[in-house]
Amino acid sequence: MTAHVPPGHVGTSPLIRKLLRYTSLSADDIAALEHLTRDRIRQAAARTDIIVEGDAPDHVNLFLSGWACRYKVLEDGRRQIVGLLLPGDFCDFNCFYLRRMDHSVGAIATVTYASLPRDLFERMTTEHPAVAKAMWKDTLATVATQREWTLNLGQRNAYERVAHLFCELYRRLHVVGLTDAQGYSFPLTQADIAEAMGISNVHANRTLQALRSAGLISLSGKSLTIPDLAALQTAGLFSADYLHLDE
Amino acid sequence: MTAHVPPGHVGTSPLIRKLLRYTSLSADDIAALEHLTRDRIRQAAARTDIIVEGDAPDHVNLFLSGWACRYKVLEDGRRQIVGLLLPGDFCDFNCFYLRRMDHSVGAIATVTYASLPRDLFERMTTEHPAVAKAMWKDTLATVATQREWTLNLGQRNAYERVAHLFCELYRRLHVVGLTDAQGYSFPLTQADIAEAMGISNVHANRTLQALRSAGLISLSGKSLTIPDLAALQTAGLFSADYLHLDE
DNA sequence: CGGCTGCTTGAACTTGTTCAACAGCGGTGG
DNA sequence: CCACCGCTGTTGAACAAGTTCAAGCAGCCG
Repeated sequence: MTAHVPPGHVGTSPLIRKLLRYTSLSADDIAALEHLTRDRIRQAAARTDIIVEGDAPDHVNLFLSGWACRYKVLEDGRRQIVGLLLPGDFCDFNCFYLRRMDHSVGAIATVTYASLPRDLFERMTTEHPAVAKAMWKDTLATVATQREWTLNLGQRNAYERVAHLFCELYRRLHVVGLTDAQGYSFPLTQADIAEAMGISNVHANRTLQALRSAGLISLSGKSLTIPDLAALQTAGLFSADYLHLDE
Repeated sequence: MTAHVPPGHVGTSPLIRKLLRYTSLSADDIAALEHLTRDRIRQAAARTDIIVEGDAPDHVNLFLSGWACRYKVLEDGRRQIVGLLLPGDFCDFNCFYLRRMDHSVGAIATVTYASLPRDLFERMTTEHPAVAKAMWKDTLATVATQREWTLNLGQRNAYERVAHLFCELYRRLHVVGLTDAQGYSFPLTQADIAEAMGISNVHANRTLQALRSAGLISLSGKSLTIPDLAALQTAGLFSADYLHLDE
């Protein structure tokens, strides 16, 4: 019987930090995860694709640093970013249980990730059921986030949407220790925000200006500052429940 | 060793029909599923809630007949239908692995469903790994559908959105044998369509009129007719890949 | 220095919303 | 049997939100 690491423990990697919010893992589980990922690190340059729709990948990717996005493209070229991948996220089991990717994953900032072959990943999940359970919980939280994005695009206006996005990112980055008191590092361009929020570039620009002049954010260069998170949450009708971070 | 039922087999229940598209199940697996659901059938009247956001349910629900929807509500009352539940769908493991529901589920037409206690469900998944695998695949297909809805709301206009919805429903109903040559039974009101597509009632009405006068659908009473599915798919920029029905 | 990418602005335009009214229909109670 | 009610669908007209087009600016990197 190995000692269990309490949920509050600050793991070495963002992935472990996040999984510990869902289940307590034994030192053995954590060692296995660390060992598994250590030698399989890959890197993707900013603005390059990691997986493309239609691929049938035989690896599962765990994101360690940098930002990436899931996106889908319509035949006529319209693009939608359907989700953002932050350090500690992993490409869900799509790649694994379903045959073909129904969307693409692209790096936004330079990304490092661990790429695990199917068989190793499978062995890990059978040998370390606690890890498997934490990963399934994380997948379910991802579904919940996807539903919230559906709500965001369906009911909130542009101003509320962007405010909501910034709140969500704050919470998700906070879990993996990537926020500071003022805000966080923010590599998205305005065009990225537009594609994620289903609005035009021009309107994204004007929405950001509105948020700035309301004093809710300041965004310059690659750094986002949130002077009053509660106010931003109100503006975005944000409630963190759907992230299931308190399980 | 029990005989395996081939994927083409028409199961007795919509659930089994659908699961057989993901994995072949043994006669034993199917019997277990049927036995498990037989005595735990519940019914919900049209326009009543089955699960409410904030609940911590201790059952997993498998939908057997009728239509239901997942929906979320903003503080100021705006509602968004974030997904539709058809016969053969099941309330994903949200209820199971995550503590609290982050959305509600409501019946649209009268619904019958099997409600399985956690422990029985858990025993089934350990004793019948093929069933568990099929259910996980189905859950992943649900995530993919949720992403497609995000794309739908983010990039398609009202006309394309509604066309896309009708195509998706056709495919999903077809899998469980609930379509005929002309179309399918359609219990949604125009207000439901509006809430699912993120548009106003008035605009939903006008969009339906546009689809009708383009000859793409006829919708009267509770029955939807699609004279030319290919044309509707083109109008909705629909491709069925994301449903993962051919695995 | 030149060229690229990302950000900003104005103005015309399109899509979808809101408000308000009304029609049809089925059910219910007097 | 009729009157009435509530729900669903329909319509017109004013309005708001967001898009498109086009141009220009700032910063960065080779």
